[in-house]
Amino acid sequence: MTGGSRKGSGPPTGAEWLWGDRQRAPRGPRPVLRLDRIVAEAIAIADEEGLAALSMQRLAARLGSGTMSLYRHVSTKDDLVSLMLDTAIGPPAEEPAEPGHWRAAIERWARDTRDIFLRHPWALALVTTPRVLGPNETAHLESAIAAMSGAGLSPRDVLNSVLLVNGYVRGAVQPSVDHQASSFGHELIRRAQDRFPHLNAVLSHLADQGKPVDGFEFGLHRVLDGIEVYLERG
Amino acid sequence: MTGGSRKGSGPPTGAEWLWGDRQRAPRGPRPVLRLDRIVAEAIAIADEEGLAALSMQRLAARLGSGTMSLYRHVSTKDDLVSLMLDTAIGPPAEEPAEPGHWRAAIERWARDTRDIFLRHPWALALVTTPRVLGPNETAHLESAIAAMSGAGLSPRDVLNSVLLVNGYVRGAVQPSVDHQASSFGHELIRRAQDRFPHLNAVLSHLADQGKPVDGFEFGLHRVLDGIEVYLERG
DNA sequence: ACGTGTCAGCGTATATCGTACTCATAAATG
DNA sequence: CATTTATGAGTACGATATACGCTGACACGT
Repeated sequence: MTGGSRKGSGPPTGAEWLWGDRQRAPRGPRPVLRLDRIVAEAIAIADEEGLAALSMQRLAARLGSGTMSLYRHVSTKDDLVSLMLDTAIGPPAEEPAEPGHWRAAIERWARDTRDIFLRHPWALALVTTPRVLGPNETAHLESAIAAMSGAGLSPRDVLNSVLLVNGYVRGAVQPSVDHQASSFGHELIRRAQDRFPHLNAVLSHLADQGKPVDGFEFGLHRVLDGIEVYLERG
Repeated sequence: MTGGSRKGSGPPTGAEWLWGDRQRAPRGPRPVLRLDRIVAEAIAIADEEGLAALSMQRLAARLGSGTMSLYRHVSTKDDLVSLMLDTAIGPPAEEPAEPGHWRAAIERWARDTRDIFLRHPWALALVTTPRVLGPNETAHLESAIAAMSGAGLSPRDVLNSVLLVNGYVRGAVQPSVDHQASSFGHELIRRAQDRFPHLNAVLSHLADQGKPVDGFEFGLHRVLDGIEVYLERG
């Protein structure tokens, strides 16, 4: 019973690391494997080949260590994934958040959020499942609420508006829309011309003009217009 | 070379089944295991215990057949999941889609879409990844475009608006917002009072009044208001 | 009615996965 | 220097998806 019970002293749950409860090792050798490196390399794998390609063995091989050594730092793979998500989100932009410019502020916030998901496509699927929020994700939410608090909304409507923008961004971030549209557009036009007439009409129109569709900006402006109208009505 | 090459004659890809290219078996025993049953039971498992709990062996056990028998009907597990998604979406509501009532039509469409994701929570994570669209999903999209075509928008803006509403619905469908908010709200209020002041203020306000927050309807109305404003401006 | 070709279902095998357990090692403390 | 103690690696196990090949049942052409 001398060996590695590790139950009483220091369970390596990533949540504690995330929320800053980490402290330096009092004894023992200096760790060669640090949690930062593990998470960074895991993110690199997921970015390059998708989350499905991330296995503990591949990660360990890339880090030049044994597979089980990873479990000294994360309690489980899900734990690692949580860490990856919060790390990928990163700290918010730290704007001064001037009051009276809520629209510009939330607009920037929306684009920043979109950029995160474009940089790390695997993160999108993760945030759609219920989970414990990490500090960075919470800070991200905080900055959105701070931005919206500049307008004169009630607390409930502040939250609703943030959830609206947040929801829109999450839903609208897809691989660029034109690519998506043309990719299944070709398929459709060929084989189901009469089955989906409206869809076909729209896609044909878009195929004529070469310009790509920037659905994100359009939708964002509509969303913010909607909030603005709501503000004006009181 | 007499046995089961099965390469030339009939590969059991689910896409063909989805798009109606299926035909009756010309020879051989009548299949005991039908694709409908497989997909239906797989959906049942995913509904009850989540998509992660769906394994080919459990599915086969539930169907009372051998594991490998499933591979006579689906080429791979991903194939099965695609079938599950399109089946869960199901055929659209088949409304007459009267022109001039675009707002009511798209509103109903949005709620129908939300209901699908509430019925099958696992479907939400699936639609966020790039994939080949099934016929039901395409028909669903078609009906949205049909609804939006009633307003006087350009083809590009019709698509943009549909993507806006679709994006919003996808992003906003979460386990009921109040539950989510209170669940991490307690956590936050306790341990990070000063770190997230705006967030805390909003959550405290909401905690005082007992009413749950219906973020979905609020956001939906804002989105449609935004589109309406855009229409009025020409 | 009868053979015969074809295909559904199954058993076995394999590679890969996450992770529990154990142990030798090396560093930091006394 | 001796003791403590976390660390990293090795081994092992159960679960996973799925490739391969067999067996037997059914439908068709005769």
